[in-house]
Amino acid sequence: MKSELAKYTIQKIFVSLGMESRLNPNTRPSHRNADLANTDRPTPATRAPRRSASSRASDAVTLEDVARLAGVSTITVSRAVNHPDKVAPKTLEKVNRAISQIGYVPNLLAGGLASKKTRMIAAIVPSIANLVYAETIQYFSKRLNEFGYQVMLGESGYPEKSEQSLLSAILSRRPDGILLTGVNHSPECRRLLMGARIPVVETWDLTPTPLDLVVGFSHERIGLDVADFILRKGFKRVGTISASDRRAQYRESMMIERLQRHGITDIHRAQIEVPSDLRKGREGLSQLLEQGFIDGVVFCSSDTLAQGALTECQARGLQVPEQIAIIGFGDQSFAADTYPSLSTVRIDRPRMGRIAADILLARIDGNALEDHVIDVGFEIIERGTT
Amino acid sequence: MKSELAKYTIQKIFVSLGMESRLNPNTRPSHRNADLANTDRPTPATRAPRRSASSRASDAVTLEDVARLAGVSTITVSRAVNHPDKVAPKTLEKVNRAISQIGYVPNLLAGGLASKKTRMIAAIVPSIANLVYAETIQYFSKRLNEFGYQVMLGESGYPEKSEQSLLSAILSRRPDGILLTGVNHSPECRRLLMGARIPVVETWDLTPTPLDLVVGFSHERIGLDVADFILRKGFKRVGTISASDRRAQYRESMMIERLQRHGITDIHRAQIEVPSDLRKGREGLSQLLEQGFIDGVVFCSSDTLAQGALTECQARGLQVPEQIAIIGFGDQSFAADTYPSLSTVRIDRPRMGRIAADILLARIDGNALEDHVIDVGFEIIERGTT
DNA sequence: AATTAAAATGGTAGCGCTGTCATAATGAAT
DNA sequence: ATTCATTATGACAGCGCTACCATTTTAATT
Repeated sequence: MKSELAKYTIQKIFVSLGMESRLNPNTRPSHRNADLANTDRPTPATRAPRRSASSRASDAVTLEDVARLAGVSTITVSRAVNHPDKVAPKTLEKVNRAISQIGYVPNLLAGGLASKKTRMIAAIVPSIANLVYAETIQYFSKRLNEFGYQVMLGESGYPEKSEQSLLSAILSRRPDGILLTGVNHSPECRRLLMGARIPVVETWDLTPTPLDLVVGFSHERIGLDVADFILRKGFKRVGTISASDRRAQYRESMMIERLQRHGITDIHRAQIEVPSDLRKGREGLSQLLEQGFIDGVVFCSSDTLAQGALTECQARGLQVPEQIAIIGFGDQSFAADTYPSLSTVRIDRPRMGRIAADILLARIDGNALEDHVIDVGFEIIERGTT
Repeated sequence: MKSELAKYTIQKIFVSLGMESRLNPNTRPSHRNADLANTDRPTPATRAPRRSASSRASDAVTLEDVARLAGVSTITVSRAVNHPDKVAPKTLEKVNRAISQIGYVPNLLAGGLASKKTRMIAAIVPSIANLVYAETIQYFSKRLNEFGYQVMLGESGYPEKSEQSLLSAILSRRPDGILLTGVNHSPECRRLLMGARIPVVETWDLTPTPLDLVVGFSHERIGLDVADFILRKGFKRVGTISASDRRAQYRESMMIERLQRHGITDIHRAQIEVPSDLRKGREGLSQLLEQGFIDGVVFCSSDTLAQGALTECQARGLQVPEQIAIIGFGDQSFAADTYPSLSTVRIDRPRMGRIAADILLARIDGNALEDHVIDVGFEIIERGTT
C-alpha cells in the first residue's frame, strides 16, 4: 500500500472578504482589461499573453497563474504539487516559491474531475453523536489522512430511512471509496453502490456476502458468549435493556435463545428507543424492576445504558453487583472508571477503523486482498459490576 | 433565506464492482468503437453521433447520456435536475424517466467546477469524539441539509497545531462556507480564510472582531457568573478541574479572579490533559483532595469531568453535595440524570448550530445581516450536586 | 565523440457540468 | 391574424485541472 502523500504549501494572499464579484463577460471573447474583482491581490510578475484571448473573469489563483510566475508550464506545476519526485529539484523549488508567493490553493474539484480521483472517502454512520461510531471514524480518518485522503462523514440517522438519499448525495461527490455501518441496505442502496464502482467496506457487523469488503464482528456470537458467561457465573434471573437497534436486538435475541435452551426462563426485557442515553438506562432498569425483576444480571445494549442502569441502582440503594449485576457493550472509555467498574463486551474500535481504512486503500490501489471478510472479534471484560 | 433544495432521483444500474478499466486512447481523436469498459450497462436506446468524434472511454453515466435518452439537450437535463421549475412539466417527466432508467448520478465535482458553487459547507471542530461538538455539528448539519447543503467535517485535534494544513486541505475542495470552533487562529489560517473569499462563522466563543461572523458565548461571563453563584451559595473553599483547553482555562481564570477579589483565597486547582474523560475527572478530584481540599465546591471544565469527580466522591464515600459540591459545564444530555443530578452551565448547542447555519446561508445568499456577532448566552442550571 | 537510455518538461484534449446568450415555441393581448 | 411578452429549449465556451503522448534535456555508456 503506497499512496503518495498529497501536500500543499499554501500561503500569502490577503484580500477582503466578500462574495459577489464576477464580471459580466461579453459574449465574444476578446479584449478586456479592467478587473473589478481583483482589489489587492498582487499581480503576477510575468504576464504572458493567454493562448485563447480572454475568459470569464475569475478571482481565483489558478495553476496557470503559478506557472506563469514560475516560468514553467501548467502541467509542471501540477506535477510539482502532486508528484514532486517527478520534477527536478530546481524546478520544484521555483514552483513552490511561486505557489507561496501568490497563495495558490489547488482546486480539487477540477483535479478530481480530470483525474477521476478525489482522494476522498465517504463514511456513513447512524449518528455522530454516538461515541462508539465517532471513535471508529476517528481512527479510520486518521489512517486515511496519513495517505492523503480525507473523510466525508454522512449521518444516516437511526431510522435509516434516508440512507438512500444520503447515499446519492454522497456519491454525487464521487468519493474514491465508502464506509458503511452495518450490512443491511435497501435494494436501492445496493444498486447505487454497485453503480458507483468504488470500493465499499461495511463495518460493525459481519456477513459472508459483503457488497465488497466487510470488517466487523459477530453479534450472534456476542449474544451466545454473553449467555455462556451468565450461565457460568450462575445467575438465575436475567434482564435486558436494549435499544431499538437491529444489531442490539440481534445480540439480545441470540443471548435469550441460548439462555432458554439452558433452562433460564426468568427473563425480563426492557426496550428503549435510540438514541441511548443515561436516562434511558435508568428508565430501563426501572421498567425491569416494575416487571418483578428483583435480582440477577442485566445485559445492556450499550455502555451508556449500562451506566444508566448502574446509576439507577445507586439512586435506589440496590447493591451492585450483589443484588443487581450489569453487563454493558462497547467498552467505551468510561466503562473502566465507573463505580463499580463496568463489565462489558470490548470491541476493538481503533483496530476496526484502521483495518477498514487499510483494506479500502489496498482496494483503491488495486492490490489483491487475501480476504474480503475480516472478523475483528470481541472480548468479554469482567469488571466490578458482575 | 431561500435556497432551492437540490433533489435527485437516482436509480437502476447494476454493474459489477471493479476499478481499472480505462481504455488507452490513441492520440488523434477519431474513430473508435470497441469499449471494453462497458460490460453490462444497458446501452441507451438512442445513439446520436457525437459532435466531436470520440473521447476518452469512460464508464460513467453522464448528463449527455440522459439527454440523448430523453431526446433533449444536456442543458435541459441540467435544469431538470437543478431548477425543475424552469422546465416544462412534460419535459421534466421525460428527463426524470430517463434519469432513473439509466441510473444517472450527477457529478457535483463537475457541477461545482462550472458553477463555482459546491453546496458544501466545511466545519472544523477540535474533536468529533467529544459530544458537545458533535451535537452542535449535528444541528448545524441538519439545518444545512434542509437547504441542500452538505457538511464536510474536519477534525483539528486539540493541539490545533495542524489547523492550517487541515484548512488548506479543506479549502482545496472549495466549500461555499466554513464553520470554525473558537476564535483564535494562526495568521496563516486567517490568510487562507480571507483568501478563500467565502463566508466564515466562528463558534463557541465571542469576539468583537470576527473574521466574518461569530456565534457563541462569553467564557469570561461564564467564569464571572459561576463565581457569583459560588459566592451567593456561600462556599468557602473552591476547587477546579480544568482541561488544558484555552477556553476552559479562560473560564477558570476569570472565575478565580473574581473569587479572590471577593475574599476567597482557598482555591485548589487540578489540571488535566484533553481529551477529558471520566477517569480524568476522578483523577482531578483525587488531586484536589491530596492538595488538602477537604470540602467545598468544584468547578469542572466539562460535564464529563464533573461526572468523574462525582464518581470519585461516591467511590470514596464523600457526600455530594453536603461535603463536596460539583458544577459541570455544557449541560450534556446525561447531566440531568446522574445521581445526584449535576449542576452545570447550559449552552444551547442546538440553537448555536442552527444560528450558525442560518447566518452562513444568509451570507451565501448575499442577504444583509443585522449583526455579525451573535451571543447565544448560557444559563447556570442548579441541580442536585450543589 | 557518438549512441542510447532515462529524466524532465511541454502541448493538447478533454473530465462533466453550468453560465450566457440566442433562438424557438407558446400564450396573451390587440 | 398580428404583435409582443413569456416561457422553454438549445449551442457553445469554458471552470481548473490531469492523462497522454511528444519532445527536449541530461546522464550514462561505449
